[in-house]
Amino acid sequence: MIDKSITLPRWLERGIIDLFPLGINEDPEQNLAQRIKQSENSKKPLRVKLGIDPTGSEIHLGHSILFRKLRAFQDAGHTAILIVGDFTAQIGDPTGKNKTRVQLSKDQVETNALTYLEQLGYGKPPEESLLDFSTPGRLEVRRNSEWLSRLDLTKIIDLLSNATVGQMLAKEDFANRYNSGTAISLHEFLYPLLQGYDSVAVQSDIELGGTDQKFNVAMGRDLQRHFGQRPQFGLLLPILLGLDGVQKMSKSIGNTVALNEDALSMYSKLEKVPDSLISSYLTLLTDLNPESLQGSSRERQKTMALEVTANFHGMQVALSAQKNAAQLISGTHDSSADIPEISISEINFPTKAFYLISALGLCVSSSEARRQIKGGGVRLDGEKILDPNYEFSDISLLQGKVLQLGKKTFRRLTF
RNA sequence: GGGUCGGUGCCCGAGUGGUUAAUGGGGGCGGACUGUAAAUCCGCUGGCUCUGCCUACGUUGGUUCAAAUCCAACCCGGCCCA
Repeated sequence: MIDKSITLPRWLERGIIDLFPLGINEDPEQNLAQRIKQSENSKKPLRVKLGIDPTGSEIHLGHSILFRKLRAFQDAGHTAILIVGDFTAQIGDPTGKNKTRVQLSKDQVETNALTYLEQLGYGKPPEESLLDFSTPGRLEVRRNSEWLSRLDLTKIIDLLSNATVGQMLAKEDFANRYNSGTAISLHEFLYPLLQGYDSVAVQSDIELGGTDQKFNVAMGRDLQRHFGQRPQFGLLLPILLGLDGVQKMSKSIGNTVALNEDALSMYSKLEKVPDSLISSYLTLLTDLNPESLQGSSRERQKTMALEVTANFHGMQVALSAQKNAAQLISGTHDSSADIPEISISEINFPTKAFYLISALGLCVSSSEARRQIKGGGVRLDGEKILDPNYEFSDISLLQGKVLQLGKKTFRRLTF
């Protein structure tokens, strides 16, 4: 945690885990609070950089904590510089990886970039979106291919001369891989330098990142100084743990909540998160004060789930998701409950139970469906189905009923 | 480029000619319990409308009645040397 003697505004301080430089005197080059004051006095907004590499197609809550902070800067009148790492995505950030990343194609990267912007709220009014896309002067979206694709070898060598092999190998991810004898390709050393060069290209005053970005953000400072610029501040936020409460939230681990998920599944996932996560989720994903929140763990958990869901769907929808989730769990759902519907019109009758489940996409394979049934994880209107080969002779036997898989997947079968 | 060791299912890791979807652990999923948490216990964990049939041990070919296991070439990685 950062020193409380540095008096940052509350909106800025919340959730921050590291800030550098952490000047103790009044020098605005070293002291962020002073720098912000200076910016306000001169009416010159700060340029706050956040980079995302469009390597996937969905944004989840783990990413959102950085965007929430970036938005806070926007709301305070500063300029968010969103860097779409369309060039760096093709190299792959080695951070946190224990192996070389797969390099992505240009087309794939561009498609991903567009879906990212959409999920961040492009085209929506500020009050319904994660970032403010519409207030003039609050956002610049830049693609780093703009400058990185034009670097020539002379410039690249100049960049490379700013870092040493020792520094690179001291970086945790590289150190781990090096020590465990896993391959490190040379081009991966370029990544931190390119991310740093982004800061030079956009002349950023502050860079946001997760704690794992410290090396890369610091590299930005070095390069800015090298190119005669005022070095940026580094503002680091924690890495959000995923739903399992152990590993960081990540699509490839499968412990995420995506921003574009429907309210019911978002709420349901969040309300069953391990207790150990509740406080950090409250701090990082809501505006509530975790300490002042009364009630049992279970109640805090529900409040957290409700608040986070409301951030993306509005309070009305979130409340109804909460109600529906409660009904589903207790098995008292009535016909009015808002259960996601799924059509069985494509199924040919008669049909066996296992086939129904896999054909509807509730299990990844028919073998998986058989296993789930044998394991007692499948119910139809609350009745366990135990025979994978149980045969439904006609669609009328299923229509309108609720098919349940495990504790959290419910589907109302419709024609 | 040379020497050497290695590449097994989501991950780690046994297996070195023949009861084989391949020991064990982790993870994951399901069940019981519970607060849809944690802890604990139990089951499952390649695919297929499945009493059977496919596909799998880096790739491709070969030897054999039979190969993850033997041979050859190739690809990829570690270490040492240049």
